[in-house]
Amino acid sequence: MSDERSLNFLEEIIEQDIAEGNNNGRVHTRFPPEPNGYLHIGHATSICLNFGLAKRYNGKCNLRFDDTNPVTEETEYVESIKNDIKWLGFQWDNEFYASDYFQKLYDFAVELIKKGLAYVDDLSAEEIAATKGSTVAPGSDSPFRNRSIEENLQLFEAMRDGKYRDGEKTLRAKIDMAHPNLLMRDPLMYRIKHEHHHRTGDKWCIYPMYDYAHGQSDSIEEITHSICTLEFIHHRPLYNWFIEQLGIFPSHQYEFARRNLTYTVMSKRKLLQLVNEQHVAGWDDPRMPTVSGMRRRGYPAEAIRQFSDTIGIAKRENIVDISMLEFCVREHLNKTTNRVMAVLDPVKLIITNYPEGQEDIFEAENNPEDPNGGTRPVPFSRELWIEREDFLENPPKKFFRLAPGNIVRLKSAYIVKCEGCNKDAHGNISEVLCTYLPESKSGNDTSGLSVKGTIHWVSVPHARTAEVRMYDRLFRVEDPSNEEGNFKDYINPDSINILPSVYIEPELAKAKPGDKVQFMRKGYFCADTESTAGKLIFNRTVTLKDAWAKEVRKS
RNA sequence: AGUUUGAUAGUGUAACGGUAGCACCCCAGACUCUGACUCUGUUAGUCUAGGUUCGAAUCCUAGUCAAACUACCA
Repeated sequence: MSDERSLNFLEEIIEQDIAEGNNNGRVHTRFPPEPNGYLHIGHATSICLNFGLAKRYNGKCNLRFDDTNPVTEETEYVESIKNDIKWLGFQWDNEFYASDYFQKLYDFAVELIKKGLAYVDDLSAEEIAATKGSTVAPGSDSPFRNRSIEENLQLFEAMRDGKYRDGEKTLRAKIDMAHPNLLMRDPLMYRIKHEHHHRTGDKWCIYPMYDYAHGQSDSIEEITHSICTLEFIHHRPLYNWFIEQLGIFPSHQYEFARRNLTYTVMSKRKLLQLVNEQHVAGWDDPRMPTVSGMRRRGYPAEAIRQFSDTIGIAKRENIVDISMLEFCVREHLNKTTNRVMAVLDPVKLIITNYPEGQEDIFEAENNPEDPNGGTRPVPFSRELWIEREDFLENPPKKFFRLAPGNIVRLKSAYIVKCEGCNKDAHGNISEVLCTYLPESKSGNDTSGLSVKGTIHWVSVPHARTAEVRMYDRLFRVEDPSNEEGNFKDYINPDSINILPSVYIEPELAKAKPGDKVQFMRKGYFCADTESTAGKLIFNRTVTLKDAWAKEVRKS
């Protein structure tokens, strides 16, 4: 509450509530996922919002699974959701399930029937849709709308006791079939589903609808601020109606605009398609905007929290530039990861005046951003792997790397002067030739030379290998859902590029799954979950900014 | 069509009747044993038209545009 940042609209509402003494100054939010899929970046920002608000105002935040549809929900999802929330750095105050309240909800429904505010309807789904009316025309009353309270009570009990087949009857709220808000035209409260529920088993064959279950669940938990996305705004009158008719704790619903991201899709349905049709390797594919995908890719939880904070919260439609997220990822990784050397596209460099069989061991700084980061040994020899793109026979202006006659610093080692190159039978460069300056030894440089370029390298005889998966954005257009045709037509064919065997410095061979490093001058990488001591695999989390690439693109 | 919500640099978000600011991106430069990081600077905005006011992004009126709603999903 003391920071300088201005308040977002939800914080303003909460601070006003506190100032007016509403709810005795208590703040209680909740995160209500349906356990029917994996969490994505949109959920992550919602988690940051709900848990963040609770923390900011010394309140509480419940985790409540909205498990009112047994057909799609599974325990597997419950576990993955809990795992993701914890990984993001949050701990819920209570773990609840809407299914905890099935009996209570049933009792509430009986109460509404007794008040003449709910009735059992025999109409089919099609008939209900047909009598619903439209945005410009009122609906019409069901012929069963005026059954007696006694009959409704009896029928509802029979529904619960399994006397009817799926879809044969429903319980509806008795509101107004001519209401301008379609959701208020006698909405369904209960439907019959003879389905096994992941928590209540076969105890129930009637299940409450979202609109009936959600608000009452909030109320039972005495949630003060029930925060959801904009599409629920039309549901608010109904949310309030149930609470008012029942005379229970008045939770209030507030809506914000979901945050969209460029170059990806966010709907569960679309993500499911990507997985099922194998456009990606699974829910945790590092290209997926899922929490598990981002984790596997190497995005730090701190970066996701910072991102959520940075983009703010409002009620207008938006599409946030992915570069904002990538900035947060780089910013955090820059401070925390060790620098290592890996050569992705190798060409051999031979130091002609360095004796064969000799080697140096350099102590290389792990992280210039961290004074306590320490050093690691890096072996050096006569033959090194360097990046093919770091040598050009005919360089353009302002090329500070290797070219005949140029000098460069080999990172943490010596300054070398390029003397030329050898080519194979096809005219391809096979070897770059250099001489080194012994007096330019890193940390002990008496050469007096200043070099414009520094390149990374890996000693040939000491090199180890690893598979590297170069990931890029999943789609080639900013907003695939808004393009003509199917969103899948816009998948980026180069979203993954596997380099089966790149050269890495020996220290890196110790990397364990989940370890994050910076491949110097190449980007941030994370050891994949499938990585083993026998077969190392690194995922590219995000590239470094590359001013030279930009320069080249311009000309 | 109706209802609801919204509209501020390319993107996201502030300014709550009194100097339109911040971050990302872009561009230019400095620094650099990462063409990274860091630092400096620059470009660029109130949907339109009226009105109220000494003064309007903010209040009022009308319009324009966008999104959501018409599931026995949540």
